[in-house]
Amino acid sequence: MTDHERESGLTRGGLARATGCNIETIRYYEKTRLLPDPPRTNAGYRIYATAHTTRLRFILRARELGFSMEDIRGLLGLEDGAAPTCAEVKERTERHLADVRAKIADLRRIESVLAETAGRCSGDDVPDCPVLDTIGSLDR
Amino acid sequence: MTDHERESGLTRGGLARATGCNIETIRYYEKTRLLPDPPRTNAGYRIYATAHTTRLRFILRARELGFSMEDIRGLLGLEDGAAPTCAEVKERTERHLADVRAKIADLRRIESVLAETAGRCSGDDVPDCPVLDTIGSLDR
DNA sequence: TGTAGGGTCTGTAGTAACTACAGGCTCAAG
DNA sequence: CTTGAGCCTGTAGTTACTACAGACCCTACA
Repeated sequence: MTDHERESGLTRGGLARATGCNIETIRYYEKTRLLPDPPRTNAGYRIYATAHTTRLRFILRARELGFSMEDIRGLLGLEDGAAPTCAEVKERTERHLADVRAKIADLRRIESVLAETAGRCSGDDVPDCPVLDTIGSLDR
Repeated sequence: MTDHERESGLTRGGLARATGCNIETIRYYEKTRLLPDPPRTNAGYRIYATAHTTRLRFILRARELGFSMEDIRGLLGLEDGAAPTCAEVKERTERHLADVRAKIADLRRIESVLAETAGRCSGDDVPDCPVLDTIGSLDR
């Protein structure tokens, strides 16, 4: 740990290590206003306090849960400046949940087509193939 | 239908309409070698034959099934020049199937977290919110 | 005190898979 | 002969990052 990390917080690399976030992503989130501009040392190095770490972890976790950047912005209250109410968060979450469920349904359809056709493959060294036939056929 | 469409095939717009593909995407697929260069009229207009239509439909359908462009390239035999064997297609399909299943599992985990936390939301006009708490908490 | 090595700074470019112009031809119909 | 649609090219924008290049800074060690 360096001097100014001990005194006042983490450098960008330190924050990256602490959160598992890519170091460049931190700068990207700052540019897109997801993370507030941190204070700087005289030399221009960013110094991150605990609040930054908390915020970044929140963002990363929301991302893991598949929230879009726009959603995350909303959850953080970056859209209208005020912290969102529970009702607003709930609505956003339920919309996202519906998307997730639709995606699951899509993937399940895809899964069954793939599993069925791959199951019919001979696995032989021939050009004739049920998968290619299925993809090539027009009927859904 | 225009003269040269009647004679020899479809224009780019015609192919787009026939397949439901975005017109610009067709040019993109040509640039990335997924579609072969079509012949041209004297004025430089592309003319697509039935084979192009079949090929494009194949690509679009494979895309619907979630195959990556690289996979599609493989399925079309664009990687080594030769048409793939059934065994090669099967292998590619099963790898893709595994990806799809992993994705489904991910989304299901996400779904249950979202459903559970949204279910605990009061839906009130307050800042205190189970969703935000869950995202903010460090435990998985 | 000098220097080697890491870390950090900025701006910019690249990624996948498209999508959307701008500015200029060409074609068919009236 | 004009009008409007369609086509041509090249280029830029999209999302959410990721990866440089070249310059600066900081610490440790000899």
